[in-house]
Amino acid sequence: MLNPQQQLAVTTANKSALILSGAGTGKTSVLVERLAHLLVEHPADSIMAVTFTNKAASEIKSRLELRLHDALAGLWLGTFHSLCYRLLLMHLKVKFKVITQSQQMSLIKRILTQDERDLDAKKVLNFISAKKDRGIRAIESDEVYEQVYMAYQIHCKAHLLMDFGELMLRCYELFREHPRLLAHYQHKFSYVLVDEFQDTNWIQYEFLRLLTQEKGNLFIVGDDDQSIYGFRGAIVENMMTFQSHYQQHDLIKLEQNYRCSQTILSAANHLIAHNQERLGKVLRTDNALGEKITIYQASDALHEAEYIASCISQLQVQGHSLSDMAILYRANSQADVIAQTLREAQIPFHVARGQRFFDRQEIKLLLCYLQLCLDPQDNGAFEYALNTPTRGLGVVTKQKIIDAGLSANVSHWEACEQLLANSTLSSSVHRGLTQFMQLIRTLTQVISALPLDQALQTIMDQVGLVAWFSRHEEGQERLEHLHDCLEVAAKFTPDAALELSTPEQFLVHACLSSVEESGSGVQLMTLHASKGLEFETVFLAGLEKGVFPSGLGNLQEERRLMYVGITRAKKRLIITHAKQRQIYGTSKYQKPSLFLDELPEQFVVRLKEKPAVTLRMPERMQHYRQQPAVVA
DNA sequence: TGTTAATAAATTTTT
DNA sequence: TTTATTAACA
Repeated sequence: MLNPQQQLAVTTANKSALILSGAGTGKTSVLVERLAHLLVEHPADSIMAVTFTNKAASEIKSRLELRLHDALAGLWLGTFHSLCYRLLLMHLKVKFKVITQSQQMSLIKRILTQDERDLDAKKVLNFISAKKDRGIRAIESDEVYEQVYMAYQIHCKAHLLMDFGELMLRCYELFREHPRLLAHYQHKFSYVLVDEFQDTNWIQYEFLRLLTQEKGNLFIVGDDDQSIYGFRGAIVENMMTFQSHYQQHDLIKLEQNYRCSQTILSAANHLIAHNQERLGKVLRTDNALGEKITIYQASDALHEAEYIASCISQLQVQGHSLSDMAILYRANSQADVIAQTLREAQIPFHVARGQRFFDRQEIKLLLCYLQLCLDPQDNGAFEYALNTPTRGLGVVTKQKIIDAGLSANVSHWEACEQLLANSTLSSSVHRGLTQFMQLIRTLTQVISALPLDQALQTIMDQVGLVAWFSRHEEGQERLEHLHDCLEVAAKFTPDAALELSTPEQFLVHACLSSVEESGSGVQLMTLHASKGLEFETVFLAGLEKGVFPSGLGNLQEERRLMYVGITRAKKRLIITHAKQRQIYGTSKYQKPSLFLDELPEQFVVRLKEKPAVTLRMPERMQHYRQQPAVVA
């Protein structure tokens, strides 16, 4: 089953290893097999396996369960953040709350208005996250960003809030400041395995180093050529640094690719060879040579989209499944034209947008009400829910509550109790506020005895979310999301080992994980979102200078992104670019991407748009269907 | 309170 | 150009 390199990676007796695993070389299998191998001789709770996504963690878990049944109880398997959360829950004696990036953003906005600072909240957030990712605390300074960082941190501390960066940083500090605790974990864990190591940032690597520096028991899997999150603080160089820090390590290269055709693979190899400072590997495959890669030049973005649509309908006629095709692009903005064209051509598709499930308005609102029931003192949830659905408590009232809470140094909830008692409010506001607070009190009572999903259903009913979201056209979709949320809640199984109620655990879960929103039809997504996926046919759109590579950012990383894109394709790769494209309203002449010159000419067919076809859209699609030979 | 008009911004985003 | 956020208005 496993090839010799994979076998070596699975069974090596060396506790430290760097598994350099290219795209489609079976790295997940190696991780699963390695874990299974270790679990035969070692107790599960002496092994830690870290991933970046919940998806990866659950895939490993389910594959491991299939193989071993229940021998993995006690295994420390999860994302960096969920493992840190677990550690902090065990060792910090305070009951803190995890906040998502959007909650963090609202908090920063509030602090900025409070302190009357005219700064871009987004930049502040990036500043704070970047600092935390490098283990740096706020300091006294004349610099405004530092001051906001400080103010933000004071607020978080007072309200026991932890953002994602804080989870890592606190864990790191916990280890640094408590040598005996650190020693305990250094002793406890015999094996630490990390997936997608090329994506680790400064603090994640330092965390791992602290944990494994005594035994040198760090086993990492990764691919420097697929490092595409540098802009978020990921440090590819951690892979090189690892090699000098863990000198006894094995270096095992997984270069046997099981996914791509020879043609696609050699294009990928050819392209990535243009990067310097690589650890170095060349993928090979026993797969067939396969079809040549098409590079199509369209006159503009619309024709580019139409070409893609025509290829798709042609492939569909030939019996290829739409869900086995993907259209990848550099930026989400490129999706609109393509989506519109596919719609007109009546080709089913699904656009994977950036927005995460638990970040949707409707889900946030529902969870805010749940949060308020568990803890009415939660100011963030209070503000969010206060006037949605509208109950006559607008910005003025909200500000009054915030000010009152601030001056009396109490929560918004308590401030409201005081305001109502003092009866300084207009009768309508008084009524609305009383109603709101009574609603929360009643809900708290009612849902306490209910299972999670019924509790959420009750909140939806009592708050009147169905009516609220039905006002607008897109309301139906929102209601579906709420329904999905109830389903997720129904399936949610709390960890009995944690001293938290089920709803509390669910709220943390909502912060630290995501829900897969699958759709049928052709998959449209950014290149970043495609990492880890594979499709029989892949379209790479917009291969133009300034679009891809973007021109900003680092060229090597852009090239790695291209490498990721190419290696998503199993059998067919179609690359498109347009001579002319609308960018911010004005039409610009576009030069082809330099990546197009970095592909091996013998595996490429270059096509140019045929002279204009002057038909309207439906006839044009018909025309494409009747005229095969567009796919080379 | 919810509508419109003006203004500004505009990659990629696993947690 | 499109989209989002904000300010003024009805």
